[in-house]
Amino acid sequence: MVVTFKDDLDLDKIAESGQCFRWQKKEENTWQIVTGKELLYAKRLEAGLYDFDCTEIAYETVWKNYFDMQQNYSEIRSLISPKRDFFLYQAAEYGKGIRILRQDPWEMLISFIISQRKSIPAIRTAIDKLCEMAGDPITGKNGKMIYTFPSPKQMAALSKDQLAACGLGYRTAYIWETAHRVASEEIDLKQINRLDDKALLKKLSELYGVGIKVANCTMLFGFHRLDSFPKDVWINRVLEHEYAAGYSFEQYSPYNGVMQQYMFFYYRVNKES
DNA sequence: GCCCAGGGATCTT
DNA sequence: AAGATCCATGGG
Repeated sequence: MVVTFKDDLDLDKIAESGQCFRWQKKEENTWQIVTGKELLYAKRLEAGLYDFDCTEIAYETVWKNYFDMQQNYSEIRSLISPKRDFFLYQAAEYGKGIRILRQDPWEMLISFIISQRKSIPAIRTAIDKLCEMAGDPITGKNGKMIYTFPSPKQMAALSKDQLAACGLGYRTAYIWETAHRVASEEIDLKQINRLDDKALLKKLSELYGVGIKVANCTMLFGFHRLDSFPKDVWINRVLEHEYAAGYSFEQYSPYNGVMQQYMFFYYRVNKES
């Protein structure tokens, strides 16, 4: 069954917004998207209109949640005053259609540990190798094999040499340590989701290889804590050049993470310096 | 070949 | 507490 809908949704922008690393663009404006063991082909028909190649049940139980469809992003953007903050207004208009996906916390944690000092293409390559090495195979549309993101146990079963073979470099020890702590249930990602933002940030930061930036990315993209505001090189440029007088975190609470995505996307695509 | 990447740990001051 | 240095490897 084909599900069609029109909403504040632009998959091309989401794919370039730095929150997902495993989407693959196929022919005819179609994105191949995997979450858990679920596979989706989403085809763009026209601006804001997509064909989701999935059953209605799969949409209702999986993809509606994954794309955060119950959230009204237009309402969030209405917090921005073009008079008081023209830069953010402009960035948000430019990034209209971006949503914060509800991705798996474990996958986000590992993905963003890998992300440090790596270019986005290099991050994708490393994650793909990990999936192929330890994930479960799923059969894709053209019969080609696709692999799920390895579970904590699957990843903990890999040796450091195997991890290093995925191009993890000096992050190998970080991933190895984190995989074992989560697989052994010393750290329970479901349990810590009960913590408030501040406590969760602290808890995540205790992991080896997880600093303030990776913790915030994991919070925003994995735990859907929309107020988390990861500061990377791009955001630091924005804060330096556009908010020399200061950025008001309070003004956009509890949606600072959404604003961060608009800023990131706008600055990175336009390559301003 | 060269440079640097969605940072963090560790060592100095 | 803040600043400097090292880190492995793949893309561009």
